[in-house]
Amino acid sequence: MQYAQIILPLNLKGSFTYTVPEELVPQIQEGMRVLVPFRGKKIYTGVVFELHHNTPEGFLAKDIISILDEQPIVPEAQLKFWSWLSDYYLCGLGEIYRFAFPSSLKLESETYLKLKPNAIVDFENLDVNEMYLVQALEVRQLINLTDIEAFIPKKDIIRTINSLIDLQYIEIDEKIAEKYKAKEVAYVKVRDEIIQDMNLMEVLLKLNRAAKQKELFLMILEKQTENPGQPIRKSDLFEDGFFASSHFKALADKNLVEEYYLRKDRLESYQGDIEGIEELSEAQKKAKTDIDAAFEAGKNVLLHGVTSSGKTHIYLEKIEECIQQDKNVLFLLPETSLAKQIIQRLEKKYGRLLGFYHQKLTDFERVEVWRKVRQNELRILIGTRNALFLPFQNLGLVIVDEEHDSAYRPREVSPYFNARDASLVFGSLYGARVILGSATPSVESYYLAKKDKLKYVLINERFGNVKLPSYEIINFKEAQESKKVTGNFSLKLTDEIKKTLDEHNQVMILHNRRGYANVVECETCGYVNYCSNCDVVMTYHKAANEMKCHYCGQRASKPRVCPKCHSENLNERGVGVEQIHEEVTKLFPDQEVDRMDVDSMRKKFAYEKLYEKIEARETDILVGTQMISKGLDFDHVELVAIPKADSMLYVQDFRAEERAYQLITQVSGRAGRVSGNGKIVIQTFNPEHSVFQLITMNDPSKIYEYFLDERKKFHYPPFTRLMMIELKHRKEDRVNRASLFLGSVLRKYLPEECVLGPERAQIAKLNNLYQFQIMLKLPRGKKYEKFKEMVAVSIQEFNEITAYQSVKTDVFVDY
DNA sequence: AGCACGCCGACT
DNA sequence: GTCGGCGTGCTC
Repeated sequence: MQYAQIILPLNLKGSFTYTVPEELVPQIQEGMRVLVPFRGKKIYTGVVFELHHNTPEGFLAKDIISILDEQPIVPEAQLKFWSWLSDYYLCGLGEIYRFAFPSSLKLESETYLKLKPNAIVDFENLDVNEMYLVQALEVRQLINLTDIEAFIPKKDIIRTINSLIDLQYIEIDEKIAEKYKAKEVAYVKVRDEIIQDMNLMEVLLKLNRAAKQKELFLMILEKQTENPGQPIRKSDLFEDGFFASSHFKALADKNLVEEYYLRKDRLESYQGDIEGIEELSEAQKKAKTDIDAAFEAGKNVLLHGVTSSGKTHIYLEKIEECIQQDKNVLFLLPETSLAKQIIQRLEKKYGRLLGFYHQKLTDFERVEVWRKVRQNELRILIGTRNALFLPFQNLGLVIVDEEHDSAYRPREVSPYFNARDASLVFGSLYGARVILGSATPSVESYYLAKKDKLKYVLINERFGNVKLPSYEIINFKEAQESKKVTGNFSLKLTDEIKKTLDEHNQVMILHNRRGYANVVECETCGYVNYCSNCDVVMTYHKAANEMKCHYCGQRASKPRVCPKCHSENLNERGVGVEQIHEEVTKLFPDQEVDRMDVDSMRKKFAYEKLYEKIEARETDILVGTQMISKGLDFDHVELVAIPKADSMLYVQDFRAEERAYQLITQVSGRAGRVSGNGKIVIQTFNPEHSVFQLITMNDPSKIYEYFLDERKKFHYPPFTRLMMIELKHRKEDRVNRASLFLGSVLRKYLPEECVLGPERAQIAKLNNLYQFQIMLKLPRGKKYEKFKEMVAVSIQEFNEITAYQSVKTDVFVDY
């Protein structure tokens, strides 16, 4: 007997065993999609994970209904990658499958059936259900599984379908495999017979009483005779608003013109010229030689290039080499918005060979990219973390740009994997080399490089002999004491800003906190406004004049009096970016001051509009959150100011200092990109703080040494491995008890010092779910695998307690 | 996950 | 009397 392990798109762990019917045995391969029944009535598209001959014990395997692919849609390397992800991140294969596939490639009961052409049905020998179904198909041709429920009892559906398939009366409509249709574009032409008969005069006479129609007709005719081979796009006719579609429709109704459709690829491809790459600088050449040597030795690379050092140049060279060798490239970015520049550069060179894949594509567009990748039509793929799951073949190079970015591991979407770490394994499974690139590498990657697991390549100078920006730290406490302060700005800082503006340059001000004020507090009774869904105070947004919860998005109006004691003595505390923006506007009333944060960029094209405004130098001062640290490369920004730099440090997170360093360094990269006179001003109450001191030295090795020392001292990654287990439930005592129990199970298997907690999460309630956390601090190296296994055992043991099954548990490996 | 089954409250 | 709430169990 031939059996298959099938992955289903459900959040269930492992795979399910099905029997392969004899007639499908020669056809079936691992990585193909199949239709299988599950739970009696439902049909799912599963993926064949493994084929074997071991008869399952304890249950009867069901039959696979049919195979959807002629060739495996998931390459072998991908299946291995899924399997690795599932083991390493302790998540189900089903979750990965769900995440990996565009939804129209994994249809469920939307599956369609049809009568087999030429089938001669012998109604005599059919049962009632079978007869109903055949009759329905005779009327409707295509029918979907949900529709069938209307006339066949649910439990009989699969049996009926199977029996009719066996009898060769019906089949699965293969169109479901490709639910998507290529987009078609409407074109117009004058009807052939009108042109042939040449009775134009007659036509024009007929149109004498409809001037617009006549004009439109003549326009189409003219275009058509001028360029006979050139199709006329329907949308072009109405472009200037002179004609309306009703005019066209009238002509069509009179059988004078007609429209027809041509298939058009959904993905707009670049049609313009293709250009070469500029030559590398000495430093870049050196870096490239190092990378080549590392690749030669089978090693992956951490490319640490300071901002504006031209990492992209090096990427471009490596990409070109790869293409020359007939290998394909995957270029990963943390988020879509950063893709613009790299796409523009690659597009000019590779045109149609370039693909783009990310979360925001529609399902059809995703399938289109899938198809093209599979057919090897796209040679270079730029994408976010989802792009790791495309059916690549022949991959030669993986680039992970901005590798330190936390968007590579979003906390809210399962499966919870880190795309940066995963891409190293991914590369090795595909036999491709990997470059991790960043101006501010993560401490973890730096450590790997130091341990020689990655080749460390540093470019510590900007491209084209541009000097690195200089730093100045302002002691805000001192400034306050000597009364040289207006609000959150010291006189010294306002002078710097003034100076930059006088020289007709631009200023950026970073304040990484949304809203206007962090808290609105009643001075009389101490009341603060909590979100009703979360255990979090609501932030006051002055621009929108409302209170917002930054965790669940709930909004409320700003209280005018204290809801508790009706005092009007409400005080705003905690400075947000809106307030900084307001201050700057008052300090520099004659300047154009703009704000960039998620709240102000919510409108469509708001980002694009502001981008263009800054580029055109209409904006003098840009105030923003961390948003301004990414992707804004302007030539005339000379000063970057961080008025309240301390706010970044005091976050309860062992990575807070690393984040602060990365953010400050990234944003400082915006200054003096061309002139080399960029200046960064950091205002702080703690000028002696190591992070600030080390940043100003412009010597990355120093600050990474500091970070590594700190991490070692307090037993944090990369010297240990953290795993976080989060438990959520609507009822607080239920999660509380569940997490205490899980904690005790973990302590049974793991040494006491490894298990921390359970504790209430920092945000004890989120979206009406109470959250508890258990932190596991595990040793690195060989022991780790054993310990992780124990964690898996503990979780399994925990899951056996039925009372706790409603408690949602998430495991974050390498937290 | 999702879906059915089963056991208790507020309703035409 | 029932409709429907969600706690529990199971899926090859």
